[in-house]
Amino acid sequence: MEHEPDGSESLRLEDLIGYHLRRASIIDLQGASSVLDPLGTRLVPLSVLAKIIEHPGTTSAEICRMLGMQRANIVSILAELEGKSLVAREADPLDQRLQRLSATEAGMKAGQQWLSLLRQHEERVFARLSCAERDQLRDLLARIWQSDEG
Amino acid sequence: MEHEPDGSESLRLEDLIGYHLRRASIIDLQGASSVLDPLGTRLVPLSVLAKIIEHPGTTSAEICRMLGMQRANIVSILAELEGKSLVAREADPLDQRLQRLSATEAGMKAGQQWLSLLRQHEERVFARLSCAERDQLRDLLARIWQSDEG
DNA sequence: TATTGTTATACTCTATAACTATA
DNA sequence: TATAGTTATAGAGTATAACAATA
Repeated sequence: MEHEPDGSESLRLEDLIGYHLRRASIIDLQGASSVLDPLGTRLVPLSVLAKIIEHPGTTSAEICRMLGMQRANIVSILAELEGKSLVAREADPLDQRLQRLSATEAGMKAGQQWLSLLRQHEERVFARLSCAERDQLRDLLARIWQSDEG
Repeated sequence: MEHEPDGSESLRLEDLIGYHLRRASIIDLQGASSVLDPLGTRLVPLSVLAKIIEHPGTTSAEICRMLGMQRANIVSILAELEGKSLVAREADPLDQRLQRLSATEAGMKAGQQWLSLLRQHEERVFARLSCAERDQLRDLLARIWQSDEG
């Protein structure tokens, strides 16, 4: 934290971490979108698909808790993934409220391909950072949002 | 970068820096919004006002370049700030296309107050990080988006 | 009562395209 | 031609409130 000669706080926009967080996030987001766009997908569907692959048989509500999103907002995403035959839903026989989710063969393939392309995109976005710096950044960021979780 | 035993890349969502960037940014954004909401403002108007205070006599197009936003999107923001008498516009006598912007007394006071509240908000969001870690994070983030600037 | 999936709705932020006036 | 400010519009991603079905 910087201080002015008179002891009052310096109040420039650039001193706020949130400002840099936002701008870096926008850069990354736009690059990711331009990579995923030709494939006809976006970041949120990719994240949902990745979580279904990681956790076969999971439910919509569980994914929302994992990704920190609202239940209302996953509905159209799942409809989209199902419409592309990347994800299948199956009613849970023991709890009729639940729809167990799983990735199809095509879904697993697409998920791996999408993630792989995103990784290539990150190579470009974070080109100025060394591997150690990237690990450090990932760790610092994780501590921010994970400290906010239940 | 982590690798699987067979040499293929590990492809979990959590390995992507962009994932953590996004989630941390959302946490910060939501906290900032809840702080600014009672004051009747938001992050972008605050950023624009801060830049006008920092650069008296600047123009709308210059602020857009500084903040990395589209000219179209600053129009309603400036109208809002002007409507609250926080910002004044004055035609440039030498170039009729330009509107020179300046903060009113009330605008300077509001800008300082808003930034000060945001700083308090950051104390909470980044509470788990030491001062050195916050500086490090700010630096790493700045290098990401500033490497993308002209 | 609580949870799941869903619908409807609204807001913020970003983006693009096209226009007018001026340089 | 290029730039400044503007309008209109669209899209992604959030958020809340309320509902029916089930537990």
